[in-house]
Amino acid sequence: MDSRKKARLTKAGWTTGSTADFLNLSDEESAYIEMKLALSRKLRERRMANKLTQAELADALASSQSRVAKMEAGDPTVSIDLLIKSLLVLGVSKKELARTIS
Amino acid sequence: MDSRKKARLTKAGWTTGSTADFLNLSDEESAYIEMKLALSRKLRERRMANKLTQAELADALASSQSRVAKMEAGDPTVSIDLLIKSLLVLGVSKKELARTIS
DNA sequence: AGAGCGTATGTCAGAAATGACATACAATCA
DNA sequence: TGATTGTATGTCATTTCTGACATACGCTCT
Repeated sequence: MDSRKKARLTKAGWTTGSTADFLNLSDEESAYIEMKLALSRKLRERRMANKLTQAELADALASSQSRVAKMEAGDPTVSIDLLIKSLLVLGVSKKELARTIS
Repeated sequence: MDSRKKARLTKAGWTTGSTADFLNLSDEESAYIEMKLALSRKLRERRMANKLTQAELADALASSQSRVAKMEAGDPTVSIDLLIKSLLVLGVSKKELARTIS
């Protein structure tokens, strides 16, 4: 598995075609990573729409600027839990979350 | 916040009306808990549809029977990450996950 | 009654995620 | 140029989650 390393490689732009194929990710692993990245993008989108800096959002979340940066970067050390909690604080509804991940 | 205690109380059936109201949960907290419980129910539903025992599912997940039981019980120590990963292993699609949480 | 099966619950050592900090990078000013 | 602002990235101590184990509960048999 070693999905951490895989994610790092993926992030580093080490593929031209399908990352899933190249890294031999299972369907479940692919789906999981796709969901996480979709949530990451949504977070950045929402933060910017609200005209917040990462530091300001971090305050609202009782977190830190560096963690917000990692959330938006899809860092492997960030859980879906944290992404969801953050999006909820930003006022995203369950319905919109659902739309985001599907 | 102390959402652990709140979740335990909720589980213990300590309300007749709205649990959110009674426990002074914020909208975000309510939404988060609702999503978790929806995923819990879906997990049990899928496991049973596949005619698996908790122990058998635990094997498929490289987890343990007790953790599966906790997942299905909506235990506060279970993350949404774990629920999602488990559902994906059970063959649930992103689309169905989305439908579940919304 | 006792045996077997599936599930629930408490505990805990080890693993993973988190906030915080330092620091580097990039862009935009004056 | 240097200063400021926002973001990225690495590290680390603490917190939280996880699998494993023990054990209890409920049910269905014989």
